[in-house]
Amino acid sequence: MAAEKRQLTAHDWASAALAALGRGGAAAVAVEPLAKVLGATRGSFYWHFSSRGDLVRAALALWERRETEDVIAWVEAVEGPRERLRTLLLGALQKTSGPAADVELALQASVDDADVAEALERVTVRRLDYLAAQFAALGHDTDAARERAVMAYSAFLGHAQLVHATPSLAPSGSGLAGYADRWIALLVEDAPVPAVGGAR
Amino acid sequence: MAAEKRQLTAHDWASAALAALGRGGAAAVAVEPLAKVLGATRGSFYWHFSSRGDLVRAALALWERRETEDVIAWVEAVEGPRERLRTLLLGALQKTSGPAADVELALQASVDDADVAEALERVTVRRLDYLAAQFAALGHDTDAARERAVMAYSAFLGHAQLVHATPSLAPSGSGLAGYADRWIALLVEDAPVPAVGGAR
DNA sequence: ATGCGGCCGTACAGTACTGTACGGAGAGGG
DNA sequence: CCCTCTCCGTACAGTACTGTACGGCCGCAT
Repeated sequence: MAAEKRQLTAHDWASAALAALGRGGAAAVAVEPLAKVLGATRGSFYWHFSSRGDLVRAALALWERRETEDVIAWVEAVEGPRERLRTLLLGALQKTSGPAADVELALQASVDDADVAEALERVTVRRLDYLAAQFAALGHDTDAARERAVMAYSAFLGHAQLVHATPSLAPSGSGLAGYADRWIALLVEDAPVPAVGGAR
Repeated sequence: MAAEKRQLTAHDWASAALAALGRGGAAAVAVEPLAKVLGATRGSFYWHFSSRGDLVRAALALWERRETEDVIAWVEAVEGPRERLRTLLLGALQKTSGPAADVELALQASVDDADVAEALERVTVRRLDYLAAQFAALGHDTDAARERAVMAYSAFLGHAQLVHATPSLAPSGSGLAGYADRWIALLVEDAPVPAVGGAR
């Protein structure tokens, strides 16, 4: 990671900003520390960007792009809605330790920033839509499928929080696969109560 | 909210700090802005506390105390594990809009602070233990009960996140009660024969 | 009343940032 | 060979904090 004496591009700054975001949250996306990391000074930064806000937006765009690409590449390979859900949830739960989850949680925590809120909403909508489509393919009607999607996504978010904030209390390691399987079983099995909008 | 010309106590500062924490996260717990809110100067603050860290610890202690008192008062009134779980989850989901949830999420986001991490872990342990006891009373064995507890708590955390970060995508309003009921149904489903004598 | 101690305001130093102005190196074209 | 345009370092100003030093007010006990 030795900083080359090479010239820096806007992408270099944005990438470093995203990494910093994962490490220390949105507040850590500060120009001066990043300059130190990159072996440069703020003089370089203010050439490529007009302000700190610009950098944050660039990092966000980078994340959003990377995020969608990864998920597409991820799920494309799996067939059948149930297997897709299993792969998705297991993968998501496993990734709750990695740097991707750090960024994810940092963004959740920085949602008071308008740019972060927008990016987060776009991504969340896409994810929920995709999840809902899988549940619909399993035979749930539209409302029920959407509800299951929200439940599954809440489970993911909550698990990520738990792993991050109180890791000693969260399932991990070898038990994770079984844990994910039982989540899927809960969410896919038909509930004993009428679905949303059903007869009361 | 007009600041009285009255003298300030350490509790006044801690309380204001907790409120600020809910509004703007841990970074917002800053002495100078709080002094402005309280109609005083930092001279007062540094009489009652030795540093900003002291203030954070005091606010944390206040939260932890308030949190446990509230939950106890809350659940004491309900009988039967299934009804307790229902009350707990429904109440928790409903409170995800209020100021209590803001503090909760702010703490989750500030877990890199050692003091926050400790307080959060203590509270989470207590909550999970209590939840697990309810599931055990429904007939699950110890491991299964603990797993269900973690699942329920993840659902709560995830829902809180969703409501806070992307409120337009989270269940709310009149549909919430049914949503909570279906969560309970999912989590309690396939419970073994209910135990009669309560959990060991 | 007087003096003492709890409480607070003011003033100063120090830190960590964001922006801006400007100057200078260095590669590539004329 | 020199000139220009890109890229970056340096230096300065401004902001928002945390701590510290100290002086003064005000009520209460003597």
